[in-house]
Amino acid sequence: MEKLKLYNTLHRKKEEFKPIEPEKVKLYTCGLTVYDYAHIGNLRTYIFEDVLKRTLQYNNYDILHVMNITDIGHLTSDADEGQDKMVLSAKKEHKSVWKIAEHYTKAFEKDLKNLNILFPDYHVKATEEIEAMIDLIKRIEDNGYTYQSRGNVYFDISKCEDYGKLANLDLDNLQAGARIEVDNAKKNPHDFVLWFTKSKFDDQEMKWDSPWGKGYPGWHIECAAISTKYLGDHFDIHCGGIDHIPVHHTNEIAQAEAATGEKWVNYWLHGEFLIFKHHKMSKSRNEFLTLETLKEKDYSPLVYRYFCLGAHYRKKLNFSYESLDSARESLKRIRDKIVHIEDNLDTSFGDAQYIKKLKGDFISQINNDLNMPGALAVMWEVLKTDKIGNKEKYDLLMDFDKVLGLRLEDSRRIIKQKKQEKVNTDLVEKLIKEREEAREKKNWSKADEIREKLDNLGVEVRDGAKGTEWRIK
RNA sequence: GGCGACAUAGCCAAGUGGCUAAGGCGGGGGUCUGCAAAAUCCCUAUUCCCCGGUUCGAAUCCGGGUGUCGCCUCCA
Repeated sequence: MEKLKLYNTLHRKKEEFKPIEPEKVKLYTCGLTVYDYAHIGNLRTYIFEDVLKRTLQYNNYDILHVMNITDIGHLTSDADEGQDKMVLSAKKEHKSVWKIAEHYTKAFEKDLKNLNILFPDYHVKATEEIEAMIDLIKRIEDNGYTYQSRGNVYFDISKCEDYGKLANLDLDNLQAGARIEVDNAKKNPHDFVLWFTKSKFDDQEMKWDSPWGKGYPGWHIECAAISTKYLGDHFDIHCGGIDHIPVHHTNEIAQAEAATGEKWVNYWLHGEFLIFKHHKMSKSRNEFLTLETLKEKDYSPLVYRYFCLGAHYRKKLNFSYESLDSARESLKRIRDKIVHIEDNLDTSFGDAQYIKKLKGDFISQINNDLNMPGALAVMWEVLKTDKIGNKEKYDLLMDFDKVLGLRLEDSRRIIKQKKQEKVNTDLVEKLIKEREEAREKKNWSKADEIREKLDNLGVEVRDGAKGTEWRIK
């Protein structure tokens, strides 16, 4: 069997995956900051991580998966400048920050469910792990990597031997403050805050006691503390969006390795952006689409999932409604074919060699750094081939869907549900019956008239040997 | 200014040194059908942004252009 290879950002190349413990994978994925709805660009990353997790499962690994929820407000910079997104959102909506966090956490979890994303074993709120963060900061402090300045505790990157190794940062030539002013309380512009006691927001609701005074944690400490608490000082895979490489993940590594004195994570995987109108989709750009927006436009979450599977996770993906239409059409055909296969499961033939080849092709695609476009091509070959029977097709497709996560086993139910949502099925059935009667009498003009009527309802009529079937267009 | 990506058909998108450049959508044609739809079959890139180079051989490697994007504030 083709071995699983993953692109490790740490070494900028594909590497064979070898877990720390045999058969077990400890996986950490950065979660969402819950001050607003997740947009479909955010969700692309969670789909990629889900595919990773499913591929690991397909390779027979047991997975321990942890994801955080950033429900603490964070300033837009360590310099205590800019706006706290949580606070801002709370003010805008006239709610407490706690309520804001709760609302958007629920919405996010609903999105994950709709996208058929497997839930993490632990979905951890940052606000419930303050103690773990304080403990980690203490360890970092004990090892001499911190200093205090103007009330805040800073991480001193000059104490790190290899700060920036993940991102290949060239600190001498990085223009810190190219876009914002540098916090002059810092010794080095790239130092970052571990614990704040000062905030320009007097009404900051979220504050906790700490050895350094009442305040709140810096952003990067959260993931480092939560991941090491649940997965240990050394674990297998850490994922996130590509934007996290230079700052967030770089700082997480600095903190964790300063605390433990040993190598932290073996494999770093990063998902590329979703591009919308020539730019990455972003909240600040103020034109972002949510899963709900897509649903309103009649694109189901699984259509979006299929759309994302159409591109490799390390490549930018251009979003357009034209492409989404294409994904919707493809998924509709897949489901129709599966229903057809289910209805004719009695055919069973095909040589074992060919079946083995199909399965082998699929594995070599997913195990080649999660090449999902390639995996989909194999799925289409199964759907279309006449070299194997329906029984064999069905088994292969359901097996592949463990990784694809398109809920193919539910095809029939999804089609039925769509019918019930869109039209009055009793009325449609009645019209279909009338039309069949008209057709028997060869009253074509009446039959066509009814077909026209159904067409206007959004119903597509299919006359076949076994009678007339119908689908929502 | 520094760093990092990317450029493959009408659209989306695999492939990264060697059989006919995957697959999906769209389009064209045939079969089927009362006519349609669906299904099915066939066709739809002599060529991979441009110019050089390496090589028996390059979309794939190297150099130089051009263009687009991302990061260096928070961000998936």
